[in-house]
Amino acid sequence: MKMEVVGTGIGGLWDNDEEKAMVAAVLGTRAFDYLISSSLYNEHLLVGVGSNENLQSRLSDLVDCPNASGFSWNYAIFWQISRSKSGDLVLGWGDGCCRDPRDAEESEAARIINSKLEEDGTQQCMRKKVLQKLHTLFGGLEEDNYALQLDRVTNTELLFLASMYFSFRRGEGGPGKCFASGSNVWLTNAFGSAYDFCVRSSLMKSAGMQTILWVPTDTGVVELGSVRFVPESAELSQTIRSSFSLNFSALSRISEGKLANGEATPRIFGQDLSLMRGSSHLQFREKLPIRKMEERQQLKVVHPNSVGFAYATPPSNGKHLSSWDFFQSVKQGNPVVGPYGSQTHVENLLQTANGGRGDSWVDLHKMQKRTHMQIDFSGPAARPSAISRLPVTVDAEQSDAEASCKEERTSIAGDDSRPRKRGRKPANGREEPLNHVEAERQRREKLNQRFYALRSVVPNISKMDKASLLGDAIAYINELQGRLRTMEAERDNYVSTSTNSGPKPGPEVDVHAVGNEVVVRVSSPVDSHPASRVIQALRDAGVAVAESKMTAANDTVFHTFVVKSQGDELLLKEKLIEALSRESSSS
Amino acid sequence: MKMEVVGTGIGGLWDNDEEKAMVAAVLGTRAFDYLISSSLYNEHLLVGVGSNENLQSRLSDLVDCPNASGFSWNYAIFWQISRSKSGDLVLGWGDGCCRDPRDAEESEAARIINSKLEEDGTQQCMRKKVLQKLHTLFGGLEEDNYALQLDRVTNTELLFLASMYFSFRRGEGGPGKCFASGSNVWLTNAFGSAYDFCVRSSLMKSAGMQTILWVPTDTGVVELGSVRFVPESAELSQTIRSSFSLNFSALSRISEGKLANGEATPRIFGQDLSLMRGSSHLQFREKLPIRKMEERQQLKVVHPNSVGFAYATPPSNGKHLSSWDFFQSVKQGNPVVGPYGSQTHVENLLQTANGGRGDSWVDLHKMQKRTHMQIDFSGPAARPSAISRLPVTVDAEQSDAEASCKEERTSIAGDDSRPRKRGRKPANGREEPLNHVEAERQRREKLNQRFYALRSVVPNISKMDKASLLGDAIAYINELQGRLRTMEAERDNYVSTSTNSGPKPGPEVDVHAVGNEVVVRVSSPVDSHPASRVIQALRDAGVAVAESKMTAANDTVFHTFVVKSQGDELLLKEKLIEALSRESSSS
DNA sequence: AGGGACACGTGAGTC
DNA sequence: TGACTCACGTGTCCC
Repeated sequence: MKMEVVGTGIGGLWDNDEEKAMVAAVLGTRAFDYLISSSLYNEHLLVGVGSNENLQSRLSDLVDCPNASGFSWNYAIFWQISRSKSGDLVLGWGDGCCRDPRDAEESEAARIINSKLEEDGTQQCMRKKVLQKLHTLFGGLEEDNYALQLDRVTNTELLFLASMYFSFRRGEGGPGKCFASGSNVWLTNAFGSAYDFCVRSSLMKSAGMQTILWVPTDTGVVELGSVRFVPESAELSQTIRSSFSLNFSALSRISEGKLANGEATPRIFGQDLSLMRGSSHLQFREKLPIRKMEERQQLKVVHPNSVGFAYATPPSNGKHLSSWDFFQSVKQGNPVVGPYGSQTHVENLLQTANGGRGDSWVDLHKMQKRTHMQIDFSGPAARPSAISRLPVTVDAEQSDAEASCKEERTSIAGDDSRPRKRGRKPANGREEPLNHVEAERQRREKLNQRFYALRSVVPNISKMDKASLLGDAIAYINELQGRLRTMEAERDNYVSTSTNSGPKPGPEVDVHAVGNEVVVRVSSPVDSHPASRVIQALRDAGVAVAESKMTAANDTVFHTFVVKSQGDELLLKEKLIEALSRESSSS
Repeated sequence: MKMEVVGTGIGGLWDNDEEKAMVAAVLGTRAFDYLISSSLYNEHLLVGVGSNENLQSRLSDLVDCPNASGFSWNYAIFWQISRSKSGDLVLGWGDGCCRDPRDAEESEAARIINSKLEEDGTQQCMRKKVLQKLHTLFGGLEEDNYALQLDRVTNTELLFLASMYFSFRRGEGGPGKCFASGSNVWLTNAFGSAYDFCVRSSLMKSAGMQTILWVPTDTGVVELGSVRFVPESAELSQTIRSSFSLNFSALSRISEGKLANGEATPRIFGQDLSLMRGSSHLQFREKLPIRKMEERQQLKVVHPNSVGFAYATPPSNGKHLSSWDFFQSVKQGNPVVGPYGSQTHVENLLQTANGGRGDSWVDLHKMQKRTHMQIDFSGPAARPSAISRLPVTVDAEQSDAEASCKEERTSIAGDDSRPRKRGRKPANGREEPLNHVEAERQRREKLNQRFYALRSVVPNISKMDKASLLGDAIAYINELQGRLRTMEAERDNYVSTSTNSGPKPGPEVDVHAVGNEVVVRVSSPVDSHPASRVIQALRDAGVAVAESKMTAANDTVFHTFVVKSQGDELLLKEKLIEALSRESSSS
């Protein structure tokens, strides 16, 4: 089970369920579920890293430079396509840019919500903690954690910063759907019926986004968001599409190229670390316009996963390290392994008591309700002997989330660089029975993570229990299979009846010999005729066709209609053109 | 959880895992899996029962009456479409007919396999036992069990008889795929690459079927099988299709009609018992041509589920009955409940010690290997106190399957009709702790059944453990979702570009004013032009078109091509017709 | 030997 | 209150 730890994605890397609950609360359950599940299956992703100045500037333009009517987007993200090892295309964070809405922009309601929520210190605290947790989980370096460099995280920034950790396969989420369909997606009133469209809907809603636009390009998807209502404009989409297409030269090189150390390349959440190690990272840090406390204007970010620690592909003599130590040291701002190439044996890391309570996702939901009532002291420190844990009722003067958040804060505030603790776990007591218990715990945890992930991909869960979930999943799979087959059948029918191959749907042909001539007569439904628009337009214009000719060149058929004019032929022309354009736009 | 017992389909109604293993071994794992899972989701099926003499005779013809070249099918099944309560269409057993292959028919290889396997008494024994189990599970009456009336069950008969218990939703199995696609499916060399096509492949293979043909009709699907290689013939398919379509008057009546006692109607595996109770059943039993021991010629069967006992929809004062008693009495040839309308409280039935060992499907597979080595005495009788069971190694002189089969046989051989035991279970000892244990057992069992079912709908299971299964399921769902979205997008693109709505792909229009005339000129690719065939044909014929006119009626466009003939205009006509037909057949 | 996977009984929480 | 779900530690089997 060489890659088993990687195989559980980020699911196994949690200190406890409160932490999970907090992340879920801040990101929204769906987004959280998605992160968990996608981290499971978007592994081994080769990311084309080529950071492109041009790209950044074009994104900035969309956000910074208002157009003629004073409008500019609140954030812009480029989701860059790349190919995973398994051959799937995955859209990952490419580049981005965001700014907080100006007062004038936001609707009254949105502003009230924002201000109310943002006043809450707990919320701010949680956001930072969550962003940091994500940053850590997905392998970021401590000094790259933008969240910590902000005094506060606004809703827009939360959406933006959290988005960095998402990636989408074909059809997944807004970007994935957009890219799969190949067409623009313009989401206004994003939180009515279309609320399900993207997993980050909840974040978008919180950020007050009224309009989201996804535009597919040849190398990815541009996502734009605004707190304003922006009416759909094919023109604008087209401009964006063309301005972002065919401009990346670095991408193809990287996604085509084979890595020398292919298999053993350390990855974090699938991101190839070796690719980020070099110029990209530095370049990125140089150009990153970190927003200062005062001038909160705008935030531009390229790659989030700018290297942290390496894991997976454990060597046989890997160092052992408890996950508690691990997180502890990371929290203190030190990457666990020094040189980028070195690898840590993390299998045992997770097999030691990591304090993962291992509650189910049901419990996770409960936890959110319970969080102000009880604290489960089953944290890593309290868990070494791991016999039985009692939930302890506290005064609820402050929530546990806030508590741990404060603790967090202080440990960050003190700029610490004392040597991290390393080495074996203290081998508490007998090892064999405890090991078994622990292994079993881990097995259950893994299973629960899978259940959790499953829950996130199956819609319409009838009941919250595992059996029902499985049942729903099975039913859903059957439904999908059926739909797929139906569609395939439909498509096959459609293709076989309506393509050039095979007889045309309508046309009938008959041949007569009349005198010394042979007359061939073709009749076809007007609908499918190439000249149908013209025919309809001529009818609409109520003109008489004097003559209609048809000639065939090599591979083109020309129809010529000559219309006699009784008066002003230029007027007639205009009339016809108008009728034609009406035809083409209305149909 | 009123319907929970029904909710577990037939999954909960097993004596022990050896029984399951045996059924799986006889039917093939896939078929078994499918039965388990489909019984979960094909519930509440309203079956149109109208048994049709005409149908039976037409099926018989296909099997009994050799055509000019001496060929006839080895079996014919009509899968009848009906609508489940939830609105899904389901293909269930409608009618059928089969005969064993004549010696001359079967290939040498197939005959060797058959004779070798059929010599084995154990196999025969297992087959009967399995068929009887299925018959019981799906609610058949004892006296309707055809298997018991045969001296031996041949491979063909096994396929045929087992098929009775299958039903297919859109896209499921051979019939479901055929019906969903709306086109004939002709499977020759059915067990090479196309082996996966139907869940009953294994049975078909065992029966030596070289060719399977599915033909969709308007009310279902005709399935035909032959041990011979039958080359594909569109003609034959067409004959069958038309001969089986539009001939059922009873069906629509039944599937439309509402039942008076709708909700409370007892069903077995979804089959409405009240519908089978009356004429259908009698009629069926009268006309059933049971094959005698000597004259093994042919076997015709209409509805398998001809009423047995009623369960589900438990009334609050229902009688309690242990499942052991239950199976015991059924085995002795007595239906559990007398009057059809009466209902049995089966919730408790399954909560009492039923001896369901509750191993997972993994263990089930192991069991198959282990079966000659060990016997698990965890059967119902041995389980009352249920503390711990040890597998006991035996001499393996005979397998447990064979053993239980023999036991079975004797209990059947004695023509028994002594009054069945009824009433409460002897309330063994304390109830509360045991109840809890039992409930938990059942919960696990249910979960495992779900896992088992899940396994049967997810292809490409990487590893056999639960976590991997879940992972694969999630990946599979994502894949399906992606594919579906891709196809939808494709279809949308296709529709929007190739249908009347939206601009035509090729045509370009321009308008000029010339003198006092306005000329409209349309150019379009010849490929998509309705007259392309004619244009091409005229080119091929190398003739000069003297005149081509186009007129548009209401919704039809006429093209008229006048070709001048230099000599024999009839010859020219023939030439053109020939060119036209070549065009249409080649393209 | 030793880790992985599983079923089991049990205590506990929830509605 | 009972019906039900869950997590846990344990014993066992198999690689």
